[in-house]
Amino acid sequence: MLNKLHITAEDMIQQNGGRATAGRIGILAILLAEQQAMTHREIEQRLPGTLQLDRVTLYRALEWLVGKNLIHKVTSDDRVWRYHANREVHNTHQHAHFKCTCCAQVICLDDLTIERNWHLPTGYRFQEIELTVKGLCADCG
Amino acid sequence: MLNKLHITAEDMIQQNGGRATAGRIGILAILLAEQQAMTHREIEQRLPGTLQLDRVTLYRALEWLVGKNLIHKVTSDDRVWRYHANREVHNTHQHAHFKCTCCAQVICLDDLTIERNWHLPTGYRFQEIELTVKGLCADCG
DNA sequence: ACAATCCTTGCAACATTGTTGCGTTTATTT
DNA sequence: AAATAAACGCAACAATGTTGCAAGGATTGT
Ligand SMILES: [Mn+2]
Ligand SMILES: [Mn+2]
Ligand SMILES: [Zn+2]
Ligand SMILES: [Zn+2]
Repeated sequence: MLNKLHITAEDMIQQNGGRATAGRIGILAILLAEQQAMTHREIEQRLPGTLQLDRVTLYRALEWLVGKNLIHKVTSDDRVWRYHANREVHNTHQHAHFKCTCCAQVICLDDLTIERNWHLPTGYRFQEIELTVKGLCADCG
Repeated sequence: MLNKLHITAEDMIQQNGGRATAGRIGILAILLAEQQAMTHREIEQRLPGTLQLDRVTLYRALEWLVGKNLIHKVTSDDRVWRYHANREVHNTHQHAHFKCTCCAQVICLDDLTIERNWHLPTGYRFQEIELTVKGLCADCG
């Protein structure tokens, strides 16, 4: 199961012309296996004993994966980045997340369209729209 | 001009049954005068020489104003809180902001309605919806 | 195979933002 | 005026993420 994801992760990394190091593969596999967005800390804790990475190395690997568009990161009200593997829907310029106001959990709400019937002030340029639904998750509600 | 806002700020604070200290009045007046959301740092720099507050006092005053619903704060991708005076529209559970991906500037997009044609996973409870439009501001574009 | 080059890693130090504890000052109440 | 409560300033702390640099490992060219 996790082995399958390792192969998928390795494929994704190599298709982007990057060096498929054990760290990157392991990190991406963890993110692919997880439904919700994960903090640096959570990823670190889930790393297997055979793959202990330095804090900084983990930060740099995550940043590399973000740059290659294999994952994306989301800010939260607790000022902590959360990382999540990219799905097809992330190619569009629309993105929706649910954020729990109690435990700060973040999940992607992929099937969600946003109407764009508004306009920005003159001189402003549109790049991306991000919808955040706040509330209580099943555990905290 | 700023004196008028001082009176307004004092009114707002007293109507909420709080002690109208010079710090709170000055901070709220600054936020009322500014169109875009301001960081702690920016507010600190705009404080007049006659009103020098300790860093921590400023943080605590801002938190107090947030608790009284006189201002609200917004997270940004640079992990810095930005504060903004509340208008009438902030009483609703809808809120929209523009965030510049270059300089991290944040402005409120008040006249913006969001359709709610989606649903959360079972067990999740809705509280508030927040729409973020990312792009380049007039200065950075 | 060997050397040159480039990328990746680990470690230490640092930067930034925000928080907590606590004693002192200031305002409000009695 | 005395008692009480709130606000303030200072110092120390916590958490998250960044930067510099030397060492290690993989790729490439000869
Ligand atoms: Mn997402
Ligand atoms: Mn706002
Ligand atoms: Zn929760
Ligand atoms: Zn800008």
